[in-house]
Amino acid sequence: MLTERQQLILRLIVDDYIRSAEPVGSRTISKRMEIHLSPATIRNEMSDLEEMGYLEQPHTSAGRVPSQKGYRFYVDHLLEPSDLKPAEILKIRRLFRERLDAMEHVVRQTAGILSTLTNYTAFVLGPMVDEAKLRHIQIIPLGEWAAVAILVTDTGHVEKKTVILPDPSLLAEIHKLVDLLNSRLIGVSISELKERIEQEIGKELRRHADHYERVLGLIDELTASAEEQVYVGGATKILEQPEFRDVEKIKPLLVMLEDAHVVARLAGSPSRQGIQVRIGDENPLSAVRECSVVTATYRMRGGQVGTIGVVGPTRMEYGRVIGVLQYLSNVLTELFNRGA
Amino acid sequence: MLTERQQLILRLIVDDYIRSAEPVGSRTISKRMEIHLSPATIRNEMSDLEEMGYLEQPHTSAGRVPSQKGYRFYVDHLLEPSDLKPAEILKIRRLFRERLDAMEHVVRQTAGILSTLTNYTAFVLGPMVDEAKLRHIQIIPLGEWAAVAILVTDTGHVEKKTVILPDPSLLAEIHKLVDLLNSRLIGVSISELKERIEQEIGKELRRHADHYERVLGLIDELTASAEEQVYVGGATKILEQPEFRDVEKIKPLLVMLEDAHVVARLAGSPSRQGIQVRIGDENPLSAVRECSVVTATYRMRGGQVGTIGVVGPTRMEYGRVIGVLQYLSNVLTELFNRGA
DNA sequence: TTTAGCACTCGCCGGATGTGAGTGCTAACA
DNA sequence: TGTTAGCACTCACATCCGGCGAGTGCTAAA
Repeated sequence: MLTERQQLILRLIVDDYIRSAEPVGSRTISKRMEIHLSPATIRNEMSDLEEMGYLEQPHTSAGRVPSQKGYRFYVDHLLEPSDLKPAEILKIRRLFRERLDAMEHVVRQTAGILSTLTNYTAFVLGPMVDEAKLRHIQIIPLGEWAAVAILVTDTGHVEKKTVILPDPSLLAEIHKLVDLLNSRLIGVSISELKERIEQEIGKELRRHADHYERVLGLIDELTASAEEQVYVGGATKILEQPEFRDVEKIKPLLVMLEDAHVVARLAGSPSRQGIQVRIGDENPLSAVRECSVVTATYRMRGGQVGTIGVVGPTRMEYGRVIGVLQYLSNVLTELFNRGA
Repeated sequence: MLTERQQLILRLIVDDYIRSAEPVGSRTISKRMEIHLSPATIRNEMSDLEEMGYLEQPHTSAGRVPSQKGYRFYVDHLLEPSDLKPAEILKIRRLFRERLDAMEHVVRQTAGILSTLTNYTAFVLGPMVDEAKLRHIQIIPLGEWAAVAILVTDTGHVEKKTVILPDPSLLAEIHKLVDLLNSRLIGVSISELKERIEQEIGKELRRHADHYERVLGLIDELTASAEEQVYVGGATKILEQPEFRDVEKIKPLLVMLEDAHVVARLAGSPSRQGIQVRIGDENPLSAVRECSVVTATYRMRGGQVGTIGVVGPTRMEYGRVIGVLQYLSNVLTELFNRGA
């Protein structure tokens, strides 16, 4: 569809606009070493590119700006993912090697690292606990009337919940139930937990009939609250972007970033693995209609578990971002499959 | 120092400016029911108040704006803490009564509640785990080479840490050590934990000499990571304030709110109980030099444990904020001393 | 002591004007 | 046929100017 030369020009325009955030004129492109054409020729090509929808003009006598379609073409055909500098690789390696902390800590600091590496707002989802397997479940009394229930998965994830007991004397019986759960359900994945309780040991549990419901409800709550883990890093990075110099533009974005549930939806369908780039309108959330969201997935023991991603203006350094995401998601996958 | 009339005028000016965010003129004050003086008279008084440093003029022909000293006087002498509306009280009660969740959940959602009630950015610190007492400590193996260490306090707080074992065979011995800790150290406060280990069971522990250091280090890390809990709610509320319409003004504030450690320093000396109001420069952090920070403390079983607070422009609804903080901190104190 | 009157200040708004970057078009050139 | 030079045209942006209005400070009268 596009001639070789048009592609070159489009690439130069996008590259320049990504750097400068200002409409690119024909003269600017003409001065580039890669090309030896007069501004007039460039103008003709630009005019064609605009007609085809790859470029836009903010107003009649301004330069051209890439359209969403332009960015899309750039990402799909023209972009070269940039490798990380050795210094950066070293920095990442060192940060992660330092100590294999609780998985949550790794995940949390990943958001920060991703943000400083890309200079955009970063988010980290997961790892989804659903596919993790039950390792241990326990009730620890706090006093006569309260206890804390703890659930540990084989991935090192710990979920806790404080419960109020209707009657202190129940504690002993609940303990028995929990012991039973422990002896039967170790190794069952969290998502199957409720089902398996019902299937396998429902009968036995029902002997202690009145507590059955209670325990089941507790397990339910424990697994439910384990669902979403969301960390955001460098939320203030958007403030640096010239297209968000206006407070009114920033507000919906920051409001979105405050709500973990909404951020979780940024990831899109978690079924698709690898790098995903969503430019402007391609994104389902209205708050990021003027942004691009780039995500990558990382895996844990085979099953897919989580997403890391970056939010920035459509005028984003796609090459760099994709490079960083690719590298970091690999590091994470590697990390989670090495330990434990 | 200030006549009755000057105090009245100062109060009216501050009240009006808090509402409108615009310099207050003599005519505006003169029209108030509470006073029956001509604008000229008001002007004279205003002039005096300015000379004494309670008011400021943005420019020659604008109205007056309260100075920091003016706000300080207002807060100390003129302000009437407003009570919450019954509807709001009901709302709070319902939110907290719903279920006594893990303490962390309560604390986290408090930040959100506080923010929606005041319309300013809110933060919640603590509860400081230091004074909580050890309830249970445990090692749960994840595989051959890894395990997760869990520490539970009597307040229902759960601290966890994943550890890599140098040698799978150590697990049994570590288990023994942990059992020992459990039998001896239940009820010891977290802050004393390390000391007590040293004192009371150091000798016994040292029999398993090579693990002693390891276990001690682990305990150390567990307690260290438990130190600071910081939650911020409604960070985007500052964007609503007209004095922060400029991105450059917002940036340092939001950057500060991103860093939990810095937010923790907003609370100031935790020794002073009750409501504290810090106006502009009175605050140690430069990021909030143009803000006011109002904090309150809540207690848990006698010992002081945490702080809740609000960050907003110096032009803050002090009366309302103080009322809400007072009420909420009481609810929290009550809540934490009821359950468990 | 309070108030009316009045000149004065100064931020803000709207319109006019000039500048410069960049375009589109046409015609000439290779 | 593709490329280029030339030129008129457009339009955002900055600057300047004048008028408006809110608000002050001062003076003199009540």
